[in-house]
Amino acid sequence: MAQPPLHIYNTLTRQKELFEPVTPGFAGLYVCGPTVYGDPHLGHARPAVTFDVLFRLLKHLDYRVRYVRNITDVGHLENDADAGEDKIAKKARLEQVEPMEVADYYTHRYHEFMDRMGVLRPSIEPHASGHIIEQIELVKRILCAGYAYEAGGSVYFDVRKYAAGHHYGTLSGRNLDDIQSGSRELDGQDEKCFPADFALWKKASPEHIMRWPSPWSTGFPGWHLECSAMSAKYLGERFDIHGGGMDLLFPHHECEIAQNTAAAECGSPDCGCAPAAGKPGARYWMHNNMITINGQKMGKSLGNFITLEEFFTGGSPLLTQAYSPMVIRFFILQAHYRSTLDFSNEALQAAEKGYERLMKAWQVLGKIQPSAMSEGMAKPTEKIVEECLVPLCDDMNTPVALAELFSWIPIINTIAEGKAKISAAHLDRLKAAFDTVLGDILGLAPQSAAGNDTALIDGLVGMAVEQRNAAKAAKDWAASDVIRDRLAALGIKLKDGKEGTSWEIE
RNA sequence: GGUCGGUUGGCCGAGUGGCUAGGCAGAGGUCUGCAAAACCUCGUACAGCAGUUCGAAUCUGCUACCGACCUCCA
Repeated sequence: MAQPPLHIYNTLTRQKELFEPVTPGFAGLYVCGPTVYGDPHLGHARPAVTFDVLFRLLKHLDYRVRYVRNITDVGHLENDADAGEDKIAKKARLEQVEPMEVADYYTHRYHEFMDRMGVLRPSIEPHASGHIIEQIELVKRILCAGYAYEAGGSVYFDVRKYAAGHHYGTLSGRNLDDIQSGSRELDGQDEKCFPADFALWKKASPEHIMRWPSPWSTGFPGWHLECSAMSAKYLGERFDIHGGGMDLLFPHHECEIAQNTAAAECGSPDCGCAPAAGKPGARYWMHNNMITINGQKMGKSLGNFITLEEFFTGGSPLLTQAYSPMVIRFFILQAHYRSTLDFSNEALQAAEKGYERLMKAWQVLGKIQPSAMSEGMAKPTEKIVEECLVPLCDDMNTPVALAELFSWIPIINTIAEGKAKISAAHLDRLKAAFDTVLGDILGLAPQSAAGNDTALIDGLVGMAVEQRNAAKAAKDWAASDVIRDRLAALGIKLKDGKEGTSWEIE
């Protein structure tokens, strides 16, 4: 089957564009990962799930994908002032542990929760602290190209110099005047020539525990530098897609573009680096929107975030119940990634019901037996994958793909009840579509409810059902209802159908 | 203040210049001892005002409200 062409919305051009990779057949994807100084929350889940679907979709479209998602374990400051403390170092100081202990602990936590939500591990997951040499080299090149200056052991990017020949603000749609008028006057910026200049290298203060030697001082790299350095190292100076949250658009991604462009102009034989050919950096920039709570962004700084652990255990005053990891994933996928998604218990509960109905139909589908006689289908199964793939290839419209799958549920259930028939060919296509779209691309899976004691449970419940059927045959409704109620109390729901009684674990 | 985006039925949430999104909740029905599940049917919503058009919720303008970024944030 011919795959529909992939179009994605490019923040750089503010329009949907046909995806054309730098190297045909290959796709390079870089996504800003977490700063590992706190437990992952719902906000972290959105880009992880969004770009996980992109990763899966690209693979389904037969690209060889290299997906790089970094771990920020150094350089991310509390604020832009010189007094700003490194997030990791601060946490380490407060908890009196090694910075690397903090980083490792929260990296593991991040992995644990993302795994549970069906987020595939990226191809490469580089740490900022493991690429200090690359970052120092990048600073050298930017200095060499004349777009940075040293002050007091720190190195700053010269925004005005850069803006004279380039559009600083090309991604965020700003110009230097906007940035200038909006930028705050912060204390301790004496070293900077211009308020909008940003740090490439910071000299470490005596109490700063994370530090590396450099030509300028013993210090640490600026936050924006890591993504430039690591994306270039693993994907090349020119690569396909750069993703991240919308809140990183400015300044983080804008600075990345400036750094890449500036470094590419360094052609001085003195430093030995060759000028880059063509425009550096990502060709397509993709940004997921924020998750909101009561209409406001859910974020660390606002203190209104709910951690994923709280979601999975129900342990938050904002939650009326626990939600399984797959329900969270489904909740995210039910909205388009560029829309804000508003959190509420009502919305989560609706998502949970919908998710369960979809999963149940998927499981029922696996048990359906084909009929020898071929009857006409209410909908053509020949097109089902295409019907899902077309919206997915149109800037990853996951809600429409899900709607398409939902439209098959009544058909599946009708067949399962024996009220309609399906030929082997139709059934195979239907199963394949659910497996491919729902499983492989959207990454949803039934939440394993029962453990390994299914045979035992089957036997016990079967026995109870037999007893109840005997009571029913004797029209002893009181007895039959007692059995049903007792089972219900254990979380086992009985359903009387035409072909006898079936049951399921809630 | 600057830049950008949003306002869709009870809730969440897609989308398009004219043709049913979907989910959840709700109503009626089929089935059933009852119930649940399942299936069938039902809501004609697109902030307000004006304009373009044969026709706009979809395009344009204005107004109102909300939000994001401009400082760390996914």
